[in-house]
Amino acid sequence: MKAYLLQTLKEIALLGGIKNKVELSSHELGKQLNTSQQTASRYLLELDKKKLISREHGIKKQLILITKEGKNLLQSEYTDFQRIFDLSDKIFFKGKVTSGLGEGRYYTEQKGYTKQFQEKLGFKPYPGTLNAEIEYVEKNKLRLLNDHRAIVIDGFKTKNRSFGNVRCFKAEINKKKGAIVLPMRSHYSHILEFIAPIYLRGKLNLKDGDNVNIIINFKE
Amino acid sequence: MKAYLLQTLKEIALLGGIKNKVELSSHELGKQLNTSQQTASRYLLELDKKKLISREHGIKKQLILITKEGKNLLQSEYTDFQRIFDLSDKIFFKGKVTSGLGEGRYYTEQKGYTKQFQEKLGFKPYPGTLNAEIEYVEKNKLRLLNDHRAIVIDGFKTKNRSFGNVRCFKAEINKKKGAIVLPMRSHYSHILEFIAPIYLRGKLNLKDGDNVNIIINFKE
DNA sequence: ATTACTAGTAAGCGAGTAT
DNA sequence: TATACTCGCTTACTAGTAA
Repeated sequence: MKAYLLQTLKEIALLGGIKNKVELSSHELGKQLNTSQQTASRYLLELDKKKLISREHGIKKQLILITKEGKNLLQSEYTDFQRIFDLSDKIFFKGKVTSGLGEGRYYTEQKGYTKQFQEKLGFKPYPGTLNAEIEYVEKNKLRLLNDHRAIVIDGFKTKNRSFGNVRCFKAEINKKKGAIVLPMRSHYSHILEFIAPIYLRGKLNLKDGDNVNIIINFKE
Repeated sequence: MKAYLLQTLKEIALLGGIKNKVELSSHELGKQLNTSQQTASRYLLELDKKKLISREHGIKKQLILITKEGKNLLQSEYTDFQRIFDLSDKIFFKGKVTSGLGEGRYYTEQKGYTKQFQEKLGFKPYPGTLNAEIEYVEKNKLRLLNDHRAIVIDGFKTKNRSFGNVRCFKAEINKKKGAIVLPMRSHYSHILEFIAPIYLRGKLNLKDGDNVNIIINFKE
């Protein structure tokens, strides 16, 4: 969507164009947008063509109403701003299911971990992790995790080797509850490891390459 | 503000750029915005020049942080969307103080009205109305009043003449509480009449032509 | 890898104006 | 009064490429 069309649509919405027909000449709209009558007229034509507004031409001016699609577009823009300012107790990721090295299973079956998962997260993880590769740019969002208190799973030692501390954040993957697991000290990876009480690949019918939505939730 | 710069700024904010430095190449940004690396680079230059972001150039990529001004810009955009969707129990107007015909005083001193103002609005209006001329386009917002229940002041008759019903909405003018008064059946005018328990022109130091902010509040 | 310059092309703009 | 077309001008875009 062209940025200036969105801006125009927002301006109409501010005048009440979602609920009511707005009486607005192209000249007036131009004034609101700091542009000319001709440009405003063109914007209206474009919005109309894209079915984001509907118009009735009165004798003078025109009656403009924002369509369902137009409203949806504004709503999704609004959601973006909510994510920026209000929903900072949540972080959203898009990812693609990927197969790890199969190590997840080994770790999640260690009693030293599972006991703590049960205590601190409230569920016994299904063996193995579901790995999701997030887009490279979205790695930036991981830095936001530093502002929030993680659920810390303590490391432990067995006869053979030692296991390090692990940080968890409660999260959802395609609406199914679970948690993100991150090694304690290490740089952020572009692979997120997800644990859950259920077999996610089965329940969500996922295979490698499928898109998933992950929401990390700090409030719960 | 150019619409595409705002869009770019929002994208950076979604990656956490308000709180953290975001590691973002112009190529990646271009991908996010569905445009080329060159255009994204230019956007970043423009945002930098306008001091909406600050940048550090690493060896690769760059670290981008949204400045205070950048955040303010996004915040005011967010406010617009809140007004569209969430604060639909409020309507905002900009207006200019104007002198009416002096009739306001005559009406507000009628006992048939004042008694009801006291009962239904909770205050005895200072004699006279403060009139504000709203911009022509903002008249559209008045149509939103139809969706809300007005406080109705009943008309009455005296020996000499009869007075019609009046609709009121609780409102604020430059943060001072009062109410907007509208004749019951008539087309919307571009003049809003405001009553309050205090002498507004005095208390707010207003004279003709001064800008005022009026907020009609349906919830209170 | 990057960023960002140059230059040629495409899109956007608004004065003038027809309707 | 309106809307919206044409057309010359400006801004914005991206391929190529230097650093």
